[in-house]
Amino acid sequence: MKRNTSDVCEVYYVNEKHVAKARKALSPEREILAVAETFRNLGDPTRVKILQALTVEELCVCDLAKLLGVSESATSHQLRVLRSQKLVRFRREGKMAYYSLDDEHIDSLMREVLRHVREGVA
Amino acid sequence: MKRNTSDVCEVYYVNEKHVAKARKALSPEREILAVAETFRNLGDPTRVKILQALTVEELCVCDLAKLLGVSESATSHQLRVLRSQKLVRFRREGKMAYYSLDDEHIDSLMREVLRHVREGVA
DNA sequence: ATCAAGCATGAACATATGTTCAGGTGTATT
DNA sequence: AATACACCTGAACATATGTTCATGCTTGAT
Repeated sequence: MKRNTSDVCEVYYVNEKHVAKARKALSPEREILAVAETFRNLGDPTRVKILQALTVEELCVCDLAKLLGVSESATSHQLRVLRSQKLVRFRREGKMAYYSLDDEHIDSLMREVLRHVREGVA
Repeated sequence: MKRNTSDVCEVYYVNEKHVAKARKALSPEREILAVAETFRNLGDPTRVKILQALTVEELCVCDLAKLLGVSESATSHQLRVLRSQKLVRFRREGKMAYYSLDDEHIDSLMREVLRHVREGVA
């Protein structure tokens, strides 16, 4: 049957002090959005592979496409996503575009999440 | 007009040594998928807020819904996603369910990505 | 200038994602 | 036992996402 419109538990059960305390820990909305978007961009197997590969050395779109086993077009689209969040940068050399990781945080994130994932298996 | 079927650049331009070297850096496929899925689960503003809030202290669904300004149902669905990747865990106490971060990696990930995001602004 | 190679992009499509809605579970209180 | 509350879940819906296809763009060679 239909419930209360708000469907949120009554006020006397919400611990206002806890809520207030937790609210202070929240980053401003624009930071939250940026964080979420960054994680979202990291949340695709193809892009994870790209970043892992670039951990070793810079690579051109051509090499990446070959490595990933997908088309250059798909690779280029993914690189665009990664560029949009400044996860990778690139330099042009003649007709080629060489991509590399943008900063050292990316490497740290990948290592940390790998630890989490490996613990989960154990 | 229509191009080559494969649309992948010719072999003589792919640097096979670089590709081989980069390939070695890649985690096994199942780890790649787990990493991507973990990041994907972190890639939503509501879930980011939940995790930031739980950094401070454990909270019940009720408190979280109030904090986020969304319905309990939506909150519960999001918590389910976070549980599926072992990002949060919970304990029952009577009718309430108290959620907290599952391990310390989550905290590290949030801090690291915040550094990345803040650099981007500068 | 013309052509080809490497890369980038726009549109379209199938699939995935997050929310709402309606209802279902389990526990405490009466 | 009956009710109320806190939380959970399945289905449906609108929107977002990633790939493919076709085509532009830019550079280097002829």
